[in-house]
Amino acid sequence: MVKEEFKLDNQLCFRLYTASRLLTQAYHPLLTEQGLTYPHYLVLLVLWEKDVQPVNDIAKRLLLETNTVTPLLQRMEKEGILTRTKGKKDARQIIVSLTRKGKNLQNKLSSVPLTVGNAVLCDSVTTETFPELFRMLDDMIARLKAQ
Amino acid sequence: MVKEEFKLDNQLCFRLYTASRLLTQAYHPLLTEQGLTYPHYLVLLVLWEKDVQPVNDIAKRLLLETNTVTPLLQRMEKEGILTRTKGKKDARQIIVSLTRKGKNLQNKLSSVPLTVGNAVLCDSVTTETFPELFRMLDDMIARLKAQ
DNA sequence: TATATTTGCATCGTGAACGATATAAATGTA
DNA sequence: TACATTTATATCGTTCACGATGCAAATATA
Repeated sequence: MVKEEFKLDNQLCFRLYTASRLLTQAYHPLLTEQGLTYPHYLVLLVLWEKDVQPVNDIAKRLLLETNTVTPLLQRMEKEGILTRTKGKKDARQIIVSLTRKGKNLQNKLSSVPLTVGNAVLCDSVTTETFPELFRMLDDMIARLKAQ
Repeated sequence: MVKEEFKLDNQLCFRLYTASRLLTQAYHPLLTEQGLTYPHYLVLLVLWEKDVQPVNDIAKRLLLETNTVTPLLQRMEKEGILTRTKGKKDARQIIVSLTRKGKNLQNKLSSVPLTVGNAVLCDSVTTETFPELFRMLDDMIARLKAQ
């Protein structure tokens, strides 16, 4: 018999990994329709909140490294979703801005949050328990970031 | 002002995605020490529980497709962690078994669960709240699987 | 002002994830 | 028994993640 701490059913990380994958998969058909991937969508969320940002700010907001974000932004630029221009006051920076297409995607994706939101609702995850789940995940993330 | 449902801070999926990535990163130094990746570790958890399984059973247990698991198992075979042999009663199956090295890794990794466990403990995620968090994630996963 | 250090971004290599597709073995059905 | 369908695994192409490394611009320090 394997030790308790090695049982798959006792692993928090496997649950997070699986929940993340399956929830991302729930986005997939809705995003593919517009030629987007889930990481594209995350970048859009960041830029819809605040357009015109250097690469580094986007990376920090998403807790990703620039070596992940740079190629992602390059692909999105090729798709005509955003532009990348050299920073004026700091020539090292690349400033990312949404194109009209990138801005318009917000309308085309207007049904996504509710559709995906409904896909996760179940006995123990409801609008009432959302804040509690959020708090747990936020606490964990803050703790893991600090390491 | 962007709509509430599009704010990054209101996204469950981004939290799960981030928590999963950061927690996986917490495993990284401990696993690298033994030449393993996190998906390797998941396969080991499955095989330590029940050695000698077809590819498909491992994939189902991890909720992954065989086109993810097959290359993973091939790499692990090359590392000498497991063997892949043709099934006897069903020639389509590939039966996966741990080598001595694969079995021994359990001892070499004995400190991993506690170390990582401690890395996530925080105000709202404790041994007391673990069952609740597990229930929420399990419910969500079951719901998403059913779609 | 020289030089060292830091910062911002990019490139490269590797290993997942996963959709699409292929192939052979097993099973179901006419 | 023929043929269609299903099942188990594999291959391929694309897009992340991410460690390692490189490079130029900005900043700190001698």
